[in-house]
Amino acid sequence: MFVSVQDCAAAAFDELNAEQRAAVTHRGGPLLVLAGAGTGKTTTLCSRVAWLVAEGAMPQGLLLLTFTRRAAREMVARAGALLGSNTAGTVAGGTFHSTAHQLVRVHAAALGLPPNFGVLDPSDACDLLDLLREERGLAERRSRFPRKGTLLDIYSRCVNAQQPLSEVVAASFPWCEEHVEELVALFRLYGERKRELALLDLDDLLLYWHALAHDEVLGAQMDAMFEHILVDEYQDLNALQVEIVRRLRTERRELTVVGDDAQAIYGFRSASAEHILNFPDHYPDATVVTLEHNYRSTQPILDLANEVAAGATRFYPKRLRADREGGSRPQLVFCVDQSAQAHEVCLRVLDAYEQGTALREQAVLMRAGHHSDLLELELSRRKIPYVKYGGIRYLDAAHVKDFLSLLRLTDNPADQLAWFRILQLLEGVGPVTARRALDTLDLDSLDNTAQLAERWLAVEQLLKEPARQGAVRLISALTWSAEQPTVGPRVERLRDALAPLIRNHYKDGATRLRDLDELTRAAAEAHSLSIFLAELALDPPSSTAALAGPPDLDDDYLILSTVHSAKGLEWDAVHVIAASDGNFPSDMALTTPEGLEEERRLFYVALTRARHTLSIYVPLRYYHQPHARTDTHGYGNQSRFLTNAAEALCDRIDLPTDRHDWTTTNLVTTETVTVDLTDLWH
DNA sequence: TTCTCGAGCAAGCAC
DNA sequence: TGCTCGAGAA
Repeated sequence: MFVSVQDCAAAAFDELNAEQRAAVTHRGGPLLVLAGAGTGKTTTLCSRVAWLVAEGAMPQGLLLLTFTRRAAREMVARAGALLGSNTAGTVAGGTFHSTAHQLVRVHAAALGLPPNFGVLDPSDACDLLDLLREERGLAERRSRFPRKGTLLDIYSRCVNAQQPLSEVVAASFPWCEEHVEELVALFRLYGERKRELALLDLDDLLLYWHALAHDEVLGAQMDAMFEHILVDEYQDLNALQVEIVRRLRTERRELTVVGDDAQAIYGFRSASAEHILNFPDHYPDATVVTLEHNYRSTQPILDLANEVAAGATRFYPKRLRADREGGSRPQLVFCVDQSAQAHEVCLRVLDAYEQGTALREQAVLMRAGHHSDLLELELSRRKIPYVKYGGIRYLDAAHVKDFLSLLRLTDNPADQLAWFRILQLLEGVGPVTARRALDTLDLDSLDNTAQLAERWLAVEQLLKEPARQGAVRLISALTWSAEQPTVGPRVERLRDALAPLIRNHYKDGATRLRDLDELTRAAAEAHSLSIFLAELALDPPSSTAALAGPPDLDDDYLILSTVHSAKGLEWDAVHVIAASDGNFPSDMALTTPEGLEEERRLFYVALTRARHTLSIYVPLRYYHQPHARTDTHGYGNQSRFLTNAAEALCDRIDLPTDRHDWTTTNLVTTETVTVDLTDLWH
């Protein structure tokens, strides 16, 4: 039986509510969809893609820009399902950075870039800045010159917020003001060095895309190429991204942007909610559709969320209404301290589990990754399985960087940064010897890997015996792999050559090697190593588990997540921990009014993740984390976002201050310690 | 010149 | 806590 694209799409559109349908079937100029939390934003955007195609748009003429690549893939797949065909598969979609990467590759020649340019991930960019800082003698301790991480932050903000350095420093890094001139020189040098090394950092990708869009011929070409542009999470765009979109819509007016100013939480990445608030000014012919009908949460939860959102200084007025009836009020749980909080969370999680809510349908959300330290201890003790999102990033681990450096060398043997890192893994080789070896290799005049092997003989003379063996293994693996066409065997050979060095260099070498196995497997599936490496920088896995794919569906585990990582997700039961002032809002954010506003939105995002039950925990006493040896502690107040009005919308629960469980736990610990101590005397 | 160890300090969210 | 830097030993 033949079912037309229009029929399929039409059937799906019947399920949309009136506002959603207005957004989906909008014709003509710019459209702003203000989609409150849980109002079916993704459904609307997917349906719009499907509707546009059903109305005759060419899928390859659609550009869908999302916040993560996963979101892009999901949306394209869903739009395809709506159409009852895979025509939507050809929609161009991805993050700004990955799309920029593709376009810059295509137009590399026009941009004066070599075809095999590499992409620096943020930690590589940090290292390069650190190197230049040292070269210029700015690293001396007394001068209090900013550290490498701060340098990258400053640089990145200039680029992404499109603001001059002096303004950025004055506004966000006032303690660096005495160094502005040195910073200018350093950043100039950074730009030159990246050019020399044929490397682009993430900011460069956007800059080059911006330059392409700005070009009279190429810009017009791109404008014409994308019949329709759709942007998700518009509130998280920075000035540079906003500018790119504007450049791409000088002739054509077909632009759909979706977002929620109340969920703008990426200010630290130079995003600004002002862009979505000012959208109607930038595009005077824009139509605005607001989605307020919430399909996720119960009304009592939304009442609290609405109350918190209403405290903001500037916002599009919105009031979320629940689709479902009933529901219980959020619970505000006051605990004596973080231990009591951990204990209580475990009890409630297990309780819900016994009532039939699977662990994976429950989540613990926190402002900062370390807020769950004690809770993780308690979960392990009780053998409750959990997975934590956010936190230390996998690509920042030293051994992972080592391996990636080695992979980069097969692609580009002239990569000095990679060499510098790899050489120092050899026993008895430090910065000085590594530098000498680099001089001997004279990478600038290197044409191919065969040449490398020749010059390497000279380098070997510089090395002492223990280093030589490992070095020979590395170089033979590199020359061998340069001639291998398939990625899989290449990566495995390189891993094997690196393994003894990793084992030697790190105390926990064996554990670290296991991480490399995952990476080896993932790389083996890629068509090209350079694309794999670039994509890794553009879409970094948050853990080795992420590389290995989603865990078994049978596995049931509790989700622990930072609020940032929880954006866009939802659970039956949500536990927001550490809702005390100083933690949430974070006291670091309180130096500016905008900082406080962003914390409020973050809190709002946390609350709106819950479907059925929401518990907010306020530990009243907390120990100062950094100097845990002394038992100094402070008394926390409840988060300032939990105003009287907000509190009135919750059920307040005060846990007893002299908890029986708490004292018992303490006694057990004391006994163990005593036993250990007695053993010590023998 | 490299390696090890202790002190000092900053600290978060992430494409 | 965990990273980075400086001091001092090998």
